[in-house]
Amino acid sequence: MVSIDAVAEMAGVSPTTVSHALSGKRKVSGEVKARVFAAMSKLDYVPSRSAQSLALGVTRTLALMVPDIGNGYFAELAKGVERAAADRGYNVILCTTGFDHARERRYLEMINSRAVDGVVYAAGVYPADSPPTDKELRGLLSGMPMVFVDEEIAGTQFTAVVSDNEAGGRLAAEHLLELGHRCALVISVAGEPVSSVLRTRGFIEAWTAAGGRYVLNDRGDFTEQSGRIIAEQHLGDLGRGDLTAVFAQNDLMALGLIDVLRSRGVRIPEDVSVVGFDDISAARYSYPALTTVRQDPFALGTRATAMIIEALERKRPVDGQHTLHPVELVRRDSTARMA
Amino acid sequence: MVSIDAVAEMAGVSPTTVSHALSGKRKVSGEVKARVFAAMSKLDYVPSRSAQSLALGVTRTLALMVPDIGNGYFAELAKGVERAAADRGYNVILCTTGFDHARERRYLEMINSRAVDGVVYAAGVYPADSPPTDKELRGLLSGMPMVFVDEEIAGTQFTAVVSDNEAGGRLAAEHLLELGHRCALVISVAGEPVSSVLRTRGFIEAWTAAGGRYVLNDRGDFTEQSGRIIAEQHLGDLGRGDLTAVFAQNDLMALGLIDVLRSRGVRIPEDVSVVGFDDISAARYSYPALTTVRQDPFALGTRATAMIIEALERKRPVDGQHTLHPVELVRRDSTARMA
DNA sequence: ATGATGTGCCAAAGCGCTTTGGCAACCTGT
DNA sequence: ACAGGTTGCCAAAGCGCTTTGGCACATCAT
Repeated sequence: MVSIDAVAEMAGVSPTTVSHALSGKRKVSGEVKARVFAAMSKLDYVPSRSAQSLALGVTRTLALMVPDIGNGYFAELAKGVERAAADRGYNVILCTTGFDHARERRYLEMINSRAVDGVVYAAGVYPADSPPTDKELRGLLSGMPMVFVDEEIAGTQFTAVVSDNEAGGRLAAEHLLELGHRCALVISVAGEPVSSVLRTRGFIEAWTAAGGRYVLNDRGDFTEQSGRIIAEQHLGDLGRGDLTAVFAQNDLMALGLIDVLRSRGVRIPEDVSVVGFDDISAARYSYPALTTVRQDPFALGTRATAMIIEALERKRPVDGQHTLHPVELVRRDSTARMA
Repeated sequence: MVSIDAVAEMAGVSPTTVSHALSGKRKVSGEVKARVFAAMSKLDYVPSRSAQSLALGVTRTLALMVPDIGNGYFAELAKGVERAAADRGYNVILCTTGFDHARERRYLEMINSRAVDGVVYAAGVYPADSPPTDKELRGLLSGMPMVFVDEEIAGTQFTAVVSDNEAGGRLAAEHLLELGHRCALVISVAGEPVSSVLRTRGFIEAWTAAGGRYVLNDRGDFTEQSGRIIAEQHLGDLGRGDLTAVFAQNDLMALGLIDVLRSRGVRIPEDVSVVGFDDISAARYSYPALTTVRQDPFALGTRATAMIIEALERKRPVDGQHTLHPVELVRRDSTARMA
């Protein structure tokens, strides 16, 4: 453990001077500076981060809360967060909750111990359970700067960086309309997470404006399994009569649904067209390759991180602002013109 | 910022007593303890992690180095690391290098600043470049405990937790032999990373022992793109004559290869059988669904993390040991019996 | 020569915690 | 009643850094 005192001694100066030489906050003569740097490199000196944090009251570290880093979408988001943080000299502590309130609580405690300067919170959508409310979170975080990313909590006053979900729903509707479909199954998500509500709204507004009819199944939960279950529930209708299109609000549900449908002899896209949401990597490789609304989780991550660091460095709160990121339709092979 | 002194004052005791009440390292009478806890909860006191780290000389934090968290394989590995760490009260700092020596260097400096107690190092395989050597790493890390996970560096003395790559190669060979194939294209990776060398060795030993012939292409780099390029290079042979099987040393290369082959009219698996390695999520959804050798990156992550934390808590070095994790063959639709 | 201005270094305090020797006050058994 | 043990609290030092007031000395204009 080589400390600043050791360097100071070897260079024949005071620790103060070593600190100044390193930080540049006060002038140190060239000759002394040279001696100091020589000593530092001879001793392989690297300042202790804990000591610095304590003295400065700042850790240059962020917490990233995600439900599941194994999920490619969140992994990509994490990549964006890490990149943006590293570019600014910040570290990021990976906090995965697995939708487990106990684990989430433990991380919030860690955050309150001021191990981090701020938090990037990707709440995700709790499958069964409901997420913490805005008020709870505020209480638990006691003033720690935070931004939501990807999913916001209904009615939150925290800053949020999210995709333009409503536009995404609209894009899906317009695409299917253009292909001649007139009756669609819309798979939304239980518990009314903001993202799902907006996707549904965007889709339905565009759809009904064009005279389309729809069936709404709101029992999804963003897992592949729920896509499978919903496929079973609608096996009787899909592809028979005029129910020829599906808007699944994420790719996993779309993939699960397609798998079940195909195994039951429903042809995609000849009998039924399906469009997903997200554009996860499997969407490209799946069969048929999935038409979907692409989000850019990497960009969401970098943006949110840039915002919070910006706020930290200017010592002002991050609260209030909402930024929407554009989404885009990716046409692949799971949708086709009506026969 | 509510400090231990504030709690002490409110409870009418010394900070020492508060510390003891919290840690239990010395006895505190029930009555006093009650007062202390009352004060703590009234003030929402959480001890400062920086101060604790400085005083204890320990951060209860690990660094996880991975080339790319956006890669599903490493994401799953990270999930394992995070889980194992969280279960033991450790945090993990996510360090992604993107195979960029400059970024890697910056993280090593962070590590040397004792912001972490140890490091879990998933070196990955540098596409063009070569990884740091064992000696370099040792120099750069100046004694910081570390374990390799997933990929080790040739000749390293560091502890490593890796898949049984040789057995994996053997499994692939046995599967293809069983299906009647006798001539295979083996796609290994440039730069001779340990994992690739072992997969090749395992495959070839089992293959030639059974009288099989093979073509070795060692220009892969574990990217989908390299799979595409290699497919082009062998278009003339694959599926013509007796070259009917491919062993790609990861799924991404297999997927790229299959995509090119199919677009050129080569049928999978009728004309050519291909087996991959890893079992990434896309392998399940791809068309045809990919036969592959499954690794368990989550388990690698938890194992490596458990080992390093174990060593940290017992204050003894982690060096030396090598643990091999089993792999398993997953039969899907990209392989078939020879016509 | 003289005060005014810089220049460049250092001493000391402080960040919030843990650790440990010490010390009253209270039990024992005899 | 008294030596010897406990029990339970506190004071003070220390972890390794940053910050800031102070101070000696050099430089300048007058």
